[in-house]
Amino acid sequence: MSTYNFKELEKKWSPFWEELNLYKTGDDPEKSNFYCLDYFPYPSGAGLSVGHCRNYIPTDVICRKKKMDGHNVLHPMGWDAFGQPAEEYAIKTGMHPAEVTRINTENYKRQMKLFEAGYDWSREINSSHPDYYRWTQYFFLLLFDRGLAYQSDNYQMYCPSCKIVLSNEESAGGVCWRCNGEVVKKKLPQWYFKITDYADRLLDELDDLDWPENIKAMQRNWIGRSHGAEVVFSVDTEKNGTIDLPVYTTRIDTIFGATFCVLAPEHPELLNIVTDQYRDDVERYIKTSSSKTDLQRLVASEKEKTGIFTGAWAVNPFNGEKIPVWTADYVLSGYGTAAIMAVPAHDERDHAFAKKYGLSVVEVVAPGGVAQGVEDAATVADGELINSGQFTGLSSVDSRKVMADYAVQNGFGKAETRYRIRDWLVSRQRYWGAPIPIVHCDKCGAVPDRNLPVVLPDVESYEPDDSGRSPLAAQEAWVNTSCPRCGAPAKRETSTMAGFACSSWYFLRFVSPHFSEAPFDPEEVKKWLPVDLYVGGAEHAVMHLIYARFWTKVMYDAGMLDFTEPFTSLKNQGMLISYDHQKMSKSKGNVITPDDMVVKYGADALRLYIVFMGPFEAEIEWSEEGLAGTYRFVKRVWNLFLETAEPEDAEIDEAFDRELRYELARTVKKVTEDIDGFQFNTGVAAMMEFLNFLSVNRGKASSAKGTWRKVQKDFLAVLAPVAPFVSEELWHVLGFPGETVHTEPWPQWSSQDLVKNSVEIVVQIKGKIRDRISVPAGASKQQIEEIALGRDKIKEYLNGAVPRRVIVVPGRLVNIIG
RNA sequence: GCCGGAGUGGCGGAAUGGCAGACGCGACGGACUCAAAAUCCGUUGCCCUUCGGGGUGUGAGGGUUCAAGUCCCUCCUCCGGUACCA
Repeated sequence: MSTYNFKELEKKWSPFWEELNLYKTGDDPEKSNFYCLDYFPYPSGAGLSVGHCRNYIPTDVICRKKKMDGHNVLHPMGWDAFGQPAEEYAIKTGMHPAEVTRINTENYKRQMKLFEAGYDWSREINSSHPDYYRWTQYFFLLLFDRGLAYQSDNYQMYCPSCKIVLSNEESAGGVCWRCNGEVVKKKLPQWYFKITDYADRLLDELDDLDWPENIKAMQRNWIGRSHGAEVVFSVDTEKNGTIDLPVYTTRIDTIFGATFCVLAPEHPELLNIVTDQYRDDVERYIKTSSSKTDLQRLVASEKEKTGIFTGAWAVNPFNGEKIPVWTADYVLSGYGTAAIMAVPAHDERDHAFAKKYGLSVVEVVAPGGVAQGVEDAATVADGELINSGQFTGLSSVDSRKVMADYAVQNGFGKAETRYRIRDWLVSRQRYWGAPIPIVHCDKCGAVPDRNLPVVLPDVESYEPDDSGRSPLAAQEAWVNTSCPRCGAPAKRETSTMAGFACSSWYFLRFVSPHFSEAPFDPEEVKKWLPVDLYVGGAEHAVMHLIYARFWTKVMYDAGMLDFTEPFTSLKNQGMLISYDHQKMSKSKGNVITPDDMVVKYGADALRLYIVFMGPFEAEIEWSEEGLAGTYRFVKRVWNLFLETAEPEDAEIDEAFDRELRYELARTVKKVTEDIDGFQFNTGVAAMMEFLNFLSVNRGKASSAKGTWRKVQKDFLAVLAPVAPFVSEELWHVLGFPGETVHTEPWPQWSSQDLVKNSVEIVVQIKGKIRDRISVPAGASKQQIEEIALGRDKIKEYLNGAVPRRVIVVPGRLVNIIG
């Protein structure tokens, strides 16, 4: 009997499967289609760690099983290849980013093959290739043509350390998503996609998706729809007449408690309403707050809010009262109207501000009809309106509608829905991205260049400068062109698109990666999309996943697709923590690579361990001892199967044969359900349990010869998706039919085999286990009760007492209540 | 603060309201060996035990139920996200 040698098996079967085209996408019209997709990886120079395996191995297992189940499977892989690290490397070394990318993608591919992730490499795509990005540019123009792409020179989030502008999503929390550094505001002309037009649909259509709740919650949070009202306060100014000051509020019911107004320091009317007496102070305040980053502002004002009176007074349209107008940086410029009515009695922030500056507090909502007193703290709860003129006595909830209607009737306000989400800033002043296909013409303005692709030219220097100019701006021969509309001399747009544009449609490209007439072949899209199963980490909840949903809806509106959601079912793998209890990272030097582990334990053991270590979604700490455990399992399978390969002829032991069939059926059922349900850990545990059973009973193999052989066959088949090498080798050694186990039909279990003659159940007295009895499988409740009460042990415990009640759960237990 | 998720042996973790701790790791004991590794067999929640067994136990406290890790209420801790969004 030969010893288990994973290196030999890997050397033998990997090329065999490649020769066989095992991973080629199926196209049998009789079969149903299954599209499984991994997140589009950015090929980093660091290569893959075992952490990445928690993404790629489970999807590979699912796909192998789906194939054996009789599906056509599409499981492609490609590269989100535009992006900063390659560019940074290029800046440092002068090597072309395309070359950097080529080296990195080859390494990724090599590593994926190490653990035998079965991708259809004939469909490999690369977002930095002109054949791909011409279609990214095409979608830019689709958005442009539909009025969903526009230029604006507002304040942007800018990361000084990455020297790059960021979208709102990429700078959540005031820090750069890539380097975690603090972002600053910078005024630069940029291109935006109007994702806010789709806010309602992005929010409402989340409900039916089979996605993790936390991801859906994050998106809902991010979109942040709020229903409220806009109310116009008016200000008589010294020199500029009467200025209307609309404020946004979700609590119009508290408007009789508004005792002052606050404008953001960036409010466009601020300098028009300020009185001469306060002008210097206000200008100084604006300067101070604009010198702070958002993060600094937040941290500072959490301790203590600051602000300054403008000298102006605004009229509350509901009661005609004049209230002072202040400016303070706790009011944000980017949300609502950048102006608020402050109700210190019923808003904590306004309360803190009013207390600091001695502004008055008027209580107008009484929860449960009882005024709570608002000197020390604001009352946020709803209740009955007091001190509110004609609205006094209404409930605060009802009055929101009533008072908004009143404002409409009197022409000073309206109901209004606002969103937290902002438009998607998509342009980057960087070299390594898809050029935005726009030409700027003095006469015609921004004109689409439909002669795609607009090819990224070669440059000498990849370095962006601090002025926010793209390296492309220096390429005069490229920049200077003629206007596609009027032919006059014109200049190309020199920004490129953020990488998230490329990944917003890549899932469509995979169905027809070489199609040259359009971004995708509509027939193939009909066959495969939407994606049945999408797997990746949770970090893209409000970036990639929201952008891709947005583009899909735009394509739907343009009549290109007949579905509105790209990813039917989404799963997030848990993080893998290194042995030092920290995230794996190159800088910490704690990265464990699949390369090392495959050399030491083989691909099968690594694959088994990755899915066995714990629940798929859970964060788990790496343990090489654990991997050694699955290695032992593979070896035990190897040894046992070879040892019992050809049992001698012997008399059949009916009882054992039956038991063996039962254990087989139980295992096949469990593994089938667990793989389908993404419960790989318990599925592997079931195989281990079964192996333990077989191992204990190996001596009886010959007394159940036929069944034993069926056990071997089915066991190898259900093991194959997780441990493809050892199962393939044993499949052939044991002489099972077919070219490869991986195209064999998935084993079925017989429910007949799961029926037992007798079952052991426990007998409890008042919930405590006192005895175990064996009863016929079909026994009635009454029969079971009789058997239980007839037991000596039970009689002893009852000591002649007549049970008050006996609960019988067939197949489980008897509970006697004394 | 708000939203989402989770608290079970020494560790990773299992348990349609029905025998808590499957499976694996680690540890301990034994076999094999000159020895070690590998392998195999056994033990392994905690406490008590006359070795038959008995008690106790799933973050804390209540509740529902014949029966609760699982359902309900209150609270605590941890992880992830988000945070002057008016």
